[in-house]
Amino acid sequence: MGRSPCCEKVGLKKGPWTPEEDQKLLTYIEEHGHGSWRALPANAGLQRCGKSCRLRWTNYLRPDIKRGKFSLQEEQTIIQLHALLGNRWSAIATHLPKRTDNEIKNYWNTHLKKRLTKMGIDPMTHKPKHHEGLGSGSGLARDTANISHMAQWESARLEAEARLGKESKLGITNANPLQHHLMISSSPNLHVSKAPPALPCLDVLKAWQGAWSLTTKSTIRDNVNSMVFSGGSMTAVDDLESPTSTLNFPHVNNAFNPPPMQNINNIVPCESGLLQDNDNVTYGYTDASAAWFAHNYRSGSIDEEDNVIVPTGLSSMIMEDFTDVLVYNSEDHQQNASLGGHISENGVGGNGSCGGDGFEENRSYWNSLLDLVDTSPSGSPVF
DNA sequence: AATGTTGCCAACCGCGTGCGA
DNA sequence: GTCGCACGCGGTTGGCAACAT
Repeated sequence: MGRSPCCEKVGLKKGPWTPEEDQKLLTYIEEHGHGSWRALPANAGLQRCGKSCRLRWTNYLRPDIKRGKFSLQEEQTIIQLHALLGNRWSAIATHLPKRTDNEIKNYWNTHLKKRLTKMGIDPMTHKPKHHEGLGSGSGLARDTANISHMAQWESARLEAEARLGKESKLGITNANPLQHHLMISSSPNLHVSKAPPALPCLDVLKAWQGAWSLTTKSTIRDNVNSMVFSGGSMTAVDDLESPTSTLNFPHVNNAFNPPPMQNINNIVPCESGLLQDNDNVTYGYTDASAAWFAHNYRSGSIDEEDNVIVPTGLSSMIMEDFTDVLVYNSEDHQQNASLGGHISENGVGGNGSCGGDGFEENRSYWNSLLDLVDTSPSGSPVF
């Protein structure tokens, strides 16, 4: 059944909203709630259609909207979810509670898509472009099929969860994934053994993280409590390759080539997605360990002789499940309260001498990635 | 300084879905 | 089961600002 355009009526205004219109809408909704959107414009004295009012409210005027630059965590979450859900912006938006689907969609189209393309990754398939024409009889094809299968499974689960989230917001259910996660993560003796499935978006994440950071966490957390950088160099022991991965990173196994010590505190991700220090020297994947080194150095987990101290506690934390990590990533305060404790639970790092929200964010980011990446597919219901 | 180009984002459009009559 | 209303969603566009020539 067709539908006539909602703004067909003559005299209804279109285009940008004026501050006066915003104020009218805001005041009306604050006093009466939106009720029926169709009836709202007349009641509020606006020459707009109900749909236009709804959009203005949900995308701009709503008080719980966070505006401005997307954080690294948010970017990562969007990429992860896009890999699983595709262009289902509203579903993605449920995991970034303060962002609107429209904003996420715009950000994807104007920033993230381009950056992934630049990195040689197809933003639609989330696969490296040079892998696209491979034959179907290969082991790779089997992996791809598994990935697809897992993606479907994960996608369905996320959808259900998004629904649950919505219901939760409406007070329909008490289920709250974040609370659930926090409950678990705040109990030091409770180590949940349920392993989440390997993530089909892992390759993209690795490329993303490789573009501006570290490589060695998985092996470190599993096998050692301390590692030694001898004379400022280290052989990276990257072992992050997932069983289902379609992407190889041979370059990250190269010897660590550190930036000058005086620049350590100034390594930041640069425009290209790689790392850059304050001398504008760029460090690529090969040098990705530099960031890890820098972060640990700054946070006090590398000692005078360049020995890296890895907290034992790292190996004991297992996230309850993937979505908790995502929700977690989207909640800045919770994140600081919980993951900050996570990395410093062995007395390493702590508040960090580096200070600053950026570092704290990065620490949390890598902790969550660490947990995401270091999961075995054996616990997955898919296999 | 003037003009053209590009990037960004708010807003619009039209289809799909849920739900009550 | 069908119809029609209301709303939600994803794709697209118009217009402004920033940047390049």
